This record gives sequence, C-alpha cells and structure tokens, in this order.
Amino acid sequence: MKDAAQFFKVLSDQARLKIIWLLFHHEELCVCDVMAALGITQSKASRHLATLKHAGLATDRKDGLWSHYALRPAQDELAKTHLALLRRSLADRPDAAPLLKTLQRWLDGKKAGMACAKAATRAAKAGSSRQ
Amino acid sequence: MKDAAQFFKVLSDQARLKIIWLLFHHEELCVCDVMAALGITQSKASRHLATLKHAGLATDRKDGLWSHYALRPAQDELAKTHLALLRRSLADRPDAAPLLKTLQRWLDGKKAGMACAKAATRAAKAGSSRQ
DNA sequence: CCCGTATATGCGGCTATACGCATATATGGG
DNA sequence: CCCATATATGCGTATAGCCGCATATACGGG
Repeated sequence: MKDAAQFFKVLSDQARLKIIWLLFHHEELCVCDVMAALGITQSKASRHLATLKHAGLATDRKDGLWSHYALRPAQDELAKTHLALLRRSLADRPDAAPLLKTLQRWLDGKKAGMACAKAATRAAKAGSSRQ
Repeated sequence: MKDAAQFFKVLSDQARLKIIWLLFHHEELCVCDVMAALGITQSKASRHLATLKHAGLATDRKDGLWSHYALRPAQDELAKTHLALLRRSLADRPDAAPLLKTLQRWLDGKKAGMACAKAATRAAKAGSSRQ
C-alpha cells in the first residue's frame, strides 16, 4: 500500500498537476516552458519535473542545453486508466484552459528567438504578479 | 487545481488507503475496528477517519458510544469512476488481502462480547509488534 | 579558453502534517 | 450520581515537503 500512497503524494501538489495537465497536451516541454506557463521559478520547475520523472510519470530527453520532459506512456492497463481519468478530472478545473492558453502564448513568442530561461523568468514574474 | 491536489493529498497516506480499502468491503466500521485491523493507536484511527470524513470520502453515524464510519457514495459519474479505479488498484497490493483477514478475525472475536477499544488496543499492539 | 545560457542541486528556512500522550467529551449501566 | 467505555481533540514534538537563493554543472558559440 505504501507505494500507492507514495504515488498519490506525487499528485498532491498543484504545480505538478498543472505540469501533468500541460504534458497531456504537448508531446514535450522544456523547463523554461513550465516556468513561463505556471509563473514559477526555475528551481521550482526543475524540481517538480524531477519529482515526476523519479515517480515514473515523466521521462526526460537531453538535447544540448535543453531538457525535454514528456509523459511516460502507461505501463499497464491500470496505469492507462489512471492517466485517462486524471486527464478527464483535470479538464473540469476552471484554471485548466487558461493554463494551456498561457503556455501557447509563451510557445508562440519563443519562436521569435531570444533567450529562453531569461524570458521565462520575466514571464513567470509577470504571470505571478498578475495573479 | 488546488482542490484536486488536496484530494490526492488525502489519498497519500498509507493508513487512510487501508481504511478506505476496508470500507470497500464492509458497510460500516467503528474506530476500534480500524485500530485492531491496522494495528494503530486509537487517536491515529480517529484522526484519519475524521480526515476522510472532512474530505467528503466518508460519513459517520453515531450510535450510542460508537461512531460508525462508511464510504460516502460517489456524487457524480467521475467520482464513481475514481472510487472504482481506486478499489481495483488497491486490490492488487500484496497487503490488501491480509488486511481484510486481520479485520475479519477481529470482527469474529468481537461478537464474543467484552470491551471493544481495550481489546483493540491489545490487538493493535500485538499486530504492530508482529510486523 | 572564456562566456553566456539552460538546467540541476546543496542549503537553510518555513510550513504542513503525522504522531503519541494525555485529557476532554459523551453515553450507557449500575 | 459515579464509573467504565468509546471517541474526539489539545498540545508538544518529530518529520517531511516546498520554496527561494545561490551555486554547481553541462553545453554551445566565439
């Protein structure tokens, strides 16, 4: 039972749920994407992603300077059901859609070039103060 | 999202998962049943049950000295799915069956009369030391 | 090589949570 | 009434988790 409790503990954090929600809709995200979308600091984003990875919920792929995180495909039938249900549940939350929108805005701006983490820090600060 | 995280936090405790598991199989349980089955102290059992009640996962019914706790029936379709999935997931755990057995032994002995909480305390101590 | 950038992580502080112990509360029986 | 019993809870403590800050690490470009 202990590992089941541990699993739910990973899901018991708002930031991690938001990250999972974003990963449901985007194949891969790098740390600065998460920073910008959630309006959080770099260390916070990195740590939560590491937690998800450590829990077996996410995978990371190193590409030069960037770490790209993705949802780990479900191992068995039960895990698949869990993920699907989680996705359905999160979709009902009022902040789910705005979160996706914020991320999309950030991703669009990212194409225009310029530094990533620096801009993400600015975006994160603006986002958190706006809230 | 915050309430979703809060919900998972309630599930992120081994003792609470065990209680839920037991409640899946028994309409009602009183505090001393939980004490004896899990091998925990009275205050711990009472608090976890209170937590489950506060989270809307359980209900309590007072009957004289006893408080009988039961799973609260799911409100909507989504909650029903959650509970069903949780039940399926817990069933796979290796300690799920022994837990039910321990509870059953306790319930059988209870019929034979005698004080409840006192005996449950003894059973709890014996159970935890055996482990 | 040196620098800038993206990410990871050690550290200290803060807060939330879990626990045991003792005690309060409530109820039923003599 | 008084007492035994079942449960709830206040309190102090221990522990775990989250966070920001600063720094380490890793990589690419000039």
